[in-house]
Amino acid sequence: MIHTLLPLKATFDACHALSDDEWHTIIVQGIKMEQPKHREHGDYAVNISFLARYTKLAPPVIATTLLPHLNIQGFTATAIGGFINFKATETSLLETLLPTLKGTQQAGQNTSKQNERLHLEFVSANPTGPLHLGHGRWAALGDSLRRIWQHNGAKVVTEFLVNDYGQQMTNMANSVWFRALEHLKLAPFPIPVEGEKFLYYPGAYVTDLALEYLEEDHNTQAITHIFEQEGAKRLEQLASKELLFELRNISRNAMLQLQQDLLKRFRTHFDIWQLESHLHLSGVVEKTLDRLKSKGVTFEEDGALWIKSTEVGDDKDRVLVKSDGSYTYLTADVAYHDDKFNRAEHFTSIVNIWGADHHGYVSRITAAMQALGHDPQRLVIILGQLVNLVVEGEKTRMGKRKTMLTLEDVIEEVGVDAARFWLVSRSADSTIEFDVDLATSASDENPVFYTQYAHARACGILRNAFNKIVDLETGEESPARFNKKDYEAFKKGITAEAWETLLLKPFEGNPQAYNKVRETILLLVSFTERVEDAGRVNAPHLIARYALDLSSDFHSLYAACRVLCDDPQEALARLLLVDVLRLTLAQALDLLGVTAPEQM
RNA sequence: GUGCCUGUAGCUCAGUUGGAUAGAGUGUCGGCCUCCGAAGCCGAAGGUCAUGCGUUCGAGUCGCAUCAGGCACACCA
Repeated sequence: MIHTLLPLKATFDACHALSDDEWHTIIVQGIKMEQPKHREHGDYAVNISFLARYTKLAPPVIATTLLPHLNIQGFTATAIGGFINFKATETSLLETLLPTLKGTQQAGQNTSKQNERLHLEFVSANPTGPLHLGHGRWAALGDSLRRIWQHNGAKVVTEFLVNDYGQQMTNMANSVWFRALEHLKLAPFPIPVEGEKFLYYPGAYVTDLALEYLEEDHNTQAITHIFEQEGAKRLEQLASKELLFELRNISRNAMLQLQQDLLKRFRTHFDIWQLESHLHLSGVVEKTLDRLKSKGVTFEEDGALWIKSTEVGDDKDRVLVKSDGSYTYLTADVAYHDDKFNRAEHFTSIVNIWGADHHGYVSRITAAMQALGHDPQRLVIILGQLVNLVVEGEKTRMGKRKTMLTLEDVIEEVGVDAARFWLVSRSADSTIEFDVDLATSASDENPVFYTQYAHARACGILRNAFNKIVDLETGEESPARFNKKDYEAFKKGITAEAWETLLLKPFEGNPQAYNKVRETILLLVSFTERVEDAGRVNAPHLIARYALDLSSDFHSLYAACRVLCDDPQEALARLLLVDVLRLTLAQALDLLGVTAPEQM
């Protein structure tokens, strides 16, 4: 389109004063192909009103002047007002569906990201308890992005950082210790502590861990022994260092296993499970710290080591090493990101999905990466808003020590398909409010069934075409309409022209049906573009929307027009359309990690 | 107080880089099973796009202000 317009400067008298470069810039920046909201305006449209400033002509005049010069293969163009509308020929539309139909290419597959190597980190929960619904949102979002990017030709590595190093793991171990004491009737849970603020995890899974630990007799004896020896000391010292270390590892392993199993069940794939403790033990953290020091971006104050993050856009300088010599969480995270930047794959983008509660963190990490000499453009942070729970009409924030709705509970209640579809069908920018009392509505009224039903329906039609027909009242059998081999042969040999004749010509006297069929074809054709968009703007919800739109078109078409009609050739042509639709719908659902059942 | 996100139909939410008449599901009301699954289809009602000003030929979309809600502002992780 742009290419066609570039030589047309001479068409307008007022434009002679412009240089070719100026004209070029105007056209390139001004011309945008868009899809009109109303189909009577064509399949695609270009608004040329912006040329009025340069040509000193009214937009409709410009449009009609340009029109004769626009001969674009596969399209017919018309000028209305300030718009030039393009209508694709049916043959060209059907042509683009052939690769999907014939199985030479997956629906929507494209190369828009073929030069990208993407690293995606998401979920990254603490191994101190089960995953909750909020984690589920990141899992659904991240995993869908992985699928979409891959469909766009990118190489993607997904990674989960296991935060198994900090204070929260000690709290976890202590919690198990307390539960063990409670079970042995040595102390109540929680143990009241004077003047000490002590965090502990109250969940039943902690008790389970303690009980499991106590099943070994020598463990029971050890705990009893330690308690008797050191019972009078301060609370944190109750459990000996060795025991705490052991309980930490046991808890970490058990919780990690729990999370891994659940994420697998949630069809969320991670290539790498990175232990934070490993970053410390292997010296990665120290190495990054040394590099920061050598870059001269650190300074000492009040006995702590700081990074001058304000010099690269942060609003405060941050502590890296506390005055007691231990590292802050930031230090470990900076090291982790530094490590990701340094990996052999040399990722084009390093993407993180964070909850909105971490947004204050963006400038710090970005600043640190810049200080380390990395291109901050390569770091992409997707901030997702949180999931709030509504319990008995009141909002509560979800958190480990507050009201919790585990992802497992939700899956049990509504199933993986409904949960994933529901979580991923709204934009990451909007806060989700989940009414626990209406949890079933996330199930019964879930639009995922609407779209799954469309898929099952399409499969049903294909089944009917190849199966014997049994009269339910008389029990009489008549032979199947088609046999599979003939259909496959027909499919293999079909051309866009022949398909168009059989599919659309019969509807020429019936504009309503004709438009329904055409609409459906057009939507099928636009799938690739939608997959590209969803990948470009990191928005899987566009795919969810698409699946619903396509389902709606199909249900409507189904009601208006019988696929297995009397004319066998026409029926075959319609079956082909149903086939493409089935494949496209299944692909859309797969990009969201949702199954496409053949019957329901 | 400062920063980020949000405010669109009764409810839950779409609306990609500004474009032609504002979109869907759900709910409400009214129709449709003598042919491929009614988990469906067809139709109706329902809107000051939070409010005001601005930029533009053109604003739900961009800017500023106000109001309302969410989140964050540690030598915690």
